[in-house]
Amino acid sequence: MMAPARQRADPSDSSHATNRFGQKESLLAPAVAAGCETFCDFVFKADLMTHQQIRVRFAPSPTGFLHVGSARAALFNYLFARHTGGVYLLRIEDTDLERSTPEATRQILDSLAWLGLEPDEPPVYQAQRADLHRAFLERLLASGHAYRCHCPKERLEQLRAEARAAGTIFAYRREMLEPGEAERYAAQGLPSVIRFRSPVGETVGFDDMVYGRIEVETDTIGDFVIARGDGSPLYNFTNVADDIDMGITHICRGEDHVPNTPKQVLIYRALGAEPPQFAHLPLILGPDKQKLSKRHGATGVNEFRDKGILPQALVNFLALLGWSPGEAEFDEVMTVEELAAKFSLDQVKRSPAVFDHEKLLWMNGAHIRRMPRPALEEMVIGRLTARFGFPERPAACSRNAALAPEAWVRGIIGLVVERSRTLCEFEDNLAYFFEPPSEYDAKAMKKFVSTPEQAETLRATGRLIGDAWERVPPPGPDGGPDAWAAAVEQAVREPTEAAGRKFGQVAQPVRLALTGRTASPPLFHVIWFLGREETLRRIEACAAAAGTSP
RNA sequence: GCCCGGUUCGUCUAGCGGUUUAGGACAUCGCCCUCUCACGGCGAAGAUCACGGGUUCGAAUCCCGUACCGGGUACCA
Repeated sequence: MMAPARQRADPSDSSHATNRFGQKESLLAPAVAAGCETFCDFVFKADLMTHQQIRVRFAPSPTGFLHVGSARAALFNYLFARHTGGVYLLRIEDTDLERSTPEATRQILDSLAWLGLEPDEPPVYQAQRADLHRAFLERLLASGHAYRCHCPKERLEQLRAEARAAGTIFAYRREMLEPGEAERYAAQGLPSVIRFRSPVGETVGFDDMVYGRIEVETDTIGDFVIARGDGSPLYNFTNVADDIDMGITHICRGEDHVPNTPKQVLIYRALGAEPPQFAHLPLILGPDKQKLSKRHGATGVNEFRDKGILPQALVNFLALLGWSPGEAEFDEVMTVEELAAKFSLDQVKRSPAVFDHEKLLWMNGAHIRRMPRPALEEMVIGRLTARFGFPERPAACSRNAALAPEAWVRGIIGLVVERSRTLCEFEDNLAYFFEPPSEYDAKAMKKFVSTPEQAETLRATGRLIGDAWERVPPPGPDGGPDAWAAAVEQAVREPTEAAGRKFGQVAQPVRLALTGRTASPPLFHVIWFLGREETLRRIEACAAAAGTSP
């Protein structure tokens, strides 16, 4: 019985399988020799006893892209493994052929890689382990822990309705049928499912590392189905079979699995295996306190990537949803390594948490500011290239030609790092460096550039800037434009204040002319990167837009 | 309906029977910095710890009940 069970374990990926199972083989030999009774026994105990190493897994079903809730489950498993020096694995639960797609599997692998949550060993595909499942199923059948049930769906419906009417839970037991009824169905050759025979009148429970002791009456569980009519095994069963086979020691998953757990504990026992430790995670809710779903906006990890969220920020944010280091005061902005160092399952909250998009944005901004500058620049340059056609655009005549494109782009990026909370905001904040403003902020235009006098003031400021440009020496080859900007600013500030006017009164119109907006990085830095010609051109264009001519 | 959970500022949370006038973070508001916007700094406001009973000298912390919220109740995972 053991042999067939092991041969099936042949992940399509034979290169890894050889290595992995070769390793396992040597590990198990002593256990077999020691006379471990069952397959699960020796796998489980051998791994556990010889290694004492924690093995966890993330087990998504590929029915769509990776949801942030699932991503968090993966993350908690990952952090737990890293913290304890354990192993973190990935198992794709694709036994539901109806809903699983290869495309979804690709998406999930992709998102996990992006998040940096790749497993320590090659992923295990549940659909490829049919032999193992069959062998385990046979064992359960042989030992009387499971039986074939030919009861037709209509009959089940009737039973369900009766239970509902009586105000009790519907938990199927073969005794519910009339004497001889089951035999009759069998004799009729009706399709049969395999049901797990759960104990009658007992209490089954487990000590959850987050929720504490959870117990339930086996009579509220009943004899549940573990394999479909076509023989394909179901979640509660495959999950246990694979976790035993993979030597999983701790199961950390969403709270929505709590009701499944007692059933699974029963299966572990029937298979002669010690159940692993369980830890359930509180769910993530939307602002309306309902389970987070598409109608709350972005829920897929891929969507966050598209929105310019950094993986380390999403990881950091997710880690703090339902968990905290338990210190009264601490820096919430952390790297994965820092999170792993502090992580502990017993600091996980029991109540669900609302996903606060605003805080994610703040955290993303914090990570942007902490990123090594060159790496940040590469990411942003990639986006600027895609959106604006850098480095071909802007042409040399539309920017400060004294700077090489590379130096120029890094310069403007530096101007907006502390003003951008997402990668997308970099693009928006930098748009006017690539193309002149297509429109001006209407309110500001009315306030600063609507009368002939104002237009003339703007032109006069332009002349001051143009003159100063001739006189002020440009920054040295490796110096930033700070000194240059300060000097040109002085050239504009002095005459302005001498005339008894506020500097801001002349700065804002120029800002409007150059950027079309009322907010931007320091004005003279913007001017420097725009270049003399482009600056003066935009100032004139704006003055002209006020309806006056020079 | 039934089963299983949960409930501390708007949100994320600290708290594990006395050290609590319940601490921090995001968001909000104010001040400083300042050419604007950010960043940064400082400060304010914001929670009768869901409600009602107990236990105790003492409860946000322990027990019970109620309300509300969530999860589950499949030949899905």
